[in-house]
Amino acid sequence: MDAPDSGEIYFADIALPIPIPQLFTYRVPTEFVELMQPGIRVIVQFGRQKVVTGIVDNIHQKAPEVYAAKPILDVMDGEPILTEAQTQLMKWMAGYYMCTYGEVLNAALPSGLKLSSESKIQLHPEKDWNDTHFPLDERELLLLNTLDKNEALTYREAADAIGLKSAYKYIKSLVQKELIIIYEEVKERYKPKKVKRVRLNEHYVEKEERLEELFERLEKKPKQSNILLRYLQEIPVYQTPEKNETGLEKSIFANEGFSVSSLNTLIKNGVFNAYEEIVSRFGTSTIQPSKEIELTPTQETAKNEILDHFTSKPTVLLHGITGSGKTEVYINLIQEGLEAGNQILYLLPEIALTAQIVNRLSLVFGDRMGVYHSKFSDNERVEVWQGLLSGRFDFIVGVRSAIFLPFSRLGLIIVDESHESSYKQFDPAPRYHARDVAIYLSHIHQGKTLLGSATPSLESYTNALQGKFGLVELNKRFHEAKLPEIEIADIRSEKKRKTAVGEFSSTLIEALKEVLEKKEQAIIFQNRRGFSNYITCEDCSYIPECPRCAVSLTYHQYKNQLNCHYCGHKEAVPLVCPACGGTRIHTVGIGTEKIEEELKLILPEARIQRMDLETTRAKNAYQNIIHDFEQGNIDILVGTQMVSKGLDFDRVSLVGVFDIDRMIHFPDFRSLERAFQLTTQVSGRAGRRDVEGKVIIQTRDPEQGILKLIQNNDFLRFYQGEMFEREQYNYPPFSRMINLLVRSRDKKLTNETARYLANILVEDLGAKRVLGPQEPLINKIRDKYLMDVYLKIEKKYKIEAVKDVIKKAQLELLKKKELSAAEVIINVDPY
DNA sequence: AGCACGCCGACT
DNA sequence: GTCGGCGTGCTC
Repeated sequence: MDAPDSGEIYFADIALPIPIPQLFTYRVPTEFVELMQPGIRVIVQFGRQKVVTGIVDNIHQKAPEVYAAKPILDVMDGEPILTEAQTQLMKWMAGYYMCTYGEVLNAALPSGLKLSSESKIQLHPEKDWNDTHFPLDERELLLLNTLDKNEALTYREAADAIGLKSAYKYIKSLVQKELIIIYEEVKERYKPKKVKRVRLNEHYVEKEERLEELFERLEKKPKQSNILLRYLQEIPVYQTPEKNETGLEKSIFANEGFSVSSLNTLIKNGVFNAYEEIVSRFGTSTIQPSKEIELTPTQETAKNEILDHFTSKPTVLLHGITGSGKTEVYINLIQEGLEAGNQILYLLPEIALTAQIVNRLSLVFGDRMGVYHSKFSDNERVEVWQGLLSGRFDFIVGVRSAIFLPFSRLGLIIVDESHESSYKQFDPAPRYHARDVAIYLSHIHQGKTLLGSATPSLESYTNALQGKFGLVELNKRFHEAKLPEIEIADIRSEKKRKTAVGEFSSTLIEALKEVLEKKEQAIIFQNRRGFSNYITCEDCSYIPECPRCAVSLTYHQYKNQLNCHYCGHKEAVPLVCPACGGTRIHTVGIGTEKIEEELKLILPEARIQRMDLETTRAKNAYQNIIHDFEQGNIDILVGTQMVSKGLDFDRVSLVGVFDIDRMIHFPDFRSLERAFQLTTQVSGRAGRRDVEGKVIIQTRDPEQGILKLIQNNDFLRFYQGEMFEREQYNYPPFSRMINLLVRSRDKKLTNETARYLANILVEDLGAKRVLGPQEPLINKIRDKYLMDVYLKIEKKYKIEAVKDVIKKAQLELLKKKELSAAEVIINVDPY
């Protein structure tokens, strides 16, 4: 901001990362006036105690009328950490997804860039509680004694110290008696990584005889002179004095067995200077970025078609069958984009951020590529954020939240596997879909978006057919590889004829045996969406349920435990039935664990590995399994969704799919779309260049129409059939949906609120646009009852008007005191 | 979201 | 009485 006129008072509207709709106005102390600009972080006091980081939104001179603005306490940045484009994007998101700007901000900033304070108490520095004239009760004394020993305590620790749930009352009383004070400890979360280095004191570099003299002095101290020699070996200060500036990493000496204390003595005596250097957590790779990637003629054509569409359309859908080599096309486009001086963002779904693709890309792009992913630590994320601002990275590979990064000239966004549902965030707000946000983000930057998929969502494909997106088809597999042959195994009749073993059809078993004989590999895919294995009592059919959620508990064999996947509740497996006292308790349902176990019995010689949420929880577990599989240390990989995408292994010749029926009959209008996508994706894992692939899908009903379409890989027929259904019932893409979820502790209140809400909406929108209220499949989570209202809005209807109606309905609900306790959670495009 | 404050039921 | 649970209102 320009130099201010003296005497003028400035105010700044600050956005805080909390779910409050409005901005807050703070006074700008004179010393900060010149530093103020939109997008920088400031520290402010919020509420009575808390100190938080906020972002400056705008600066003005309108003094607030009804309250006295608090001053900004400190300014954290010299340069904005948020660009104008980011602010624009976030405000659009808040409006589109009907949440607050603070909620978007909270999702956007890596927590390393946020800062908040924790209240702590300590003894009053100027008072001695031992000779106070105030009477003190037992707990007050206990608290003061604890503080004597501990310096400072958080509220939580204070409560623990006196054995109560809350120490607030006593803290307040002691503050009043001026025996303790409350203060705020502020933690800045981002810590740059530092490396300790040493360099030879310039004194010895200047004149050679000084160094000789030094060696003479150290003659009787071989440990020290050895260190000196080792240093000079690496950095011959007379040949290359400039190298002494950067010196050597201190840890080298310890690693090579030199005495650390001798080195410290040398530092103490001024022979070496020690200093710290801030280094990147990503290191500097030594990979030489490889040059051009050869495209096949088919890929080349596809690339040119994409570029051609981009001249007239901002968004292009690349529909390429599995194994057609979409990645090569992407890489080529990225290279060209970077050469033109643009920044590029490559989005991947959460589960598919495989080491494989990231490795592949880093081989091509090396140091200029930043990776942004939830498994990365906060510090690493902050470095990507700042690396983008500083220009160190111009290519980012990341998951959905990477759309929040501070791009300044984003030329292209690639949304890989763009049909994937993990691009949609469900909880908490903002409930955004990264594919849709990416399109808007490109619009802000005047850049392009490329959506890629082997099984595009019906929405995207419709947009493409209607000419809103450019459409490019890539329907030849790479290296002449053939699409795998898909076989349907009838598990129901096999069970009847007793040819099945457990859940395995003989068809699948025979195929697996063949794979083992040929020393090839197999993947077995088990979908568990919506259901999983549980235990039940054979005598009374009792099924243990979660005490807080309306779901049965999932059985986990490896810990012999029952877990709730919704609230995290855990309990031990009962030995006797809690309902009837019977002891015949057994497991039901097939999960990955059970499949793994059965498989071990059927094929004892096979090396089997399970890959699901449990086995990949650790940071590198996922990569390790993939690596083992790649190296051929595993014959059969059994897994959930995770195994279905992005993995390309040359020796996989068989894919088995379990329980497709559950997928097909899942009560959701998208169940067929999901089933088609998922099976197509897993099938794509089978068969590469030299290996013919086969897919076996086990079903109880081989006559289901969708199976034929899957078998023939007939996306177009599937699309047409499904579109017909959607049109009948006016589902997306023929309409847009907004979900309103009512939630409260009280079932009656939840129902009544949902009813009331639905009535208001029906009045304004008409009954045919309002579905429900209805109980969701799981009607209670964490002791809160749930009720759904869906809005189905035909495409031509103004969605903004609908959002206004919802806002109006919310206000009316708030006015109705007896219903205001229920929450309403809004989810725009809830899929 | 947090947090303070106030009201109400369950007991050391 | 005292503690904890929870509903309510407010934050520049």
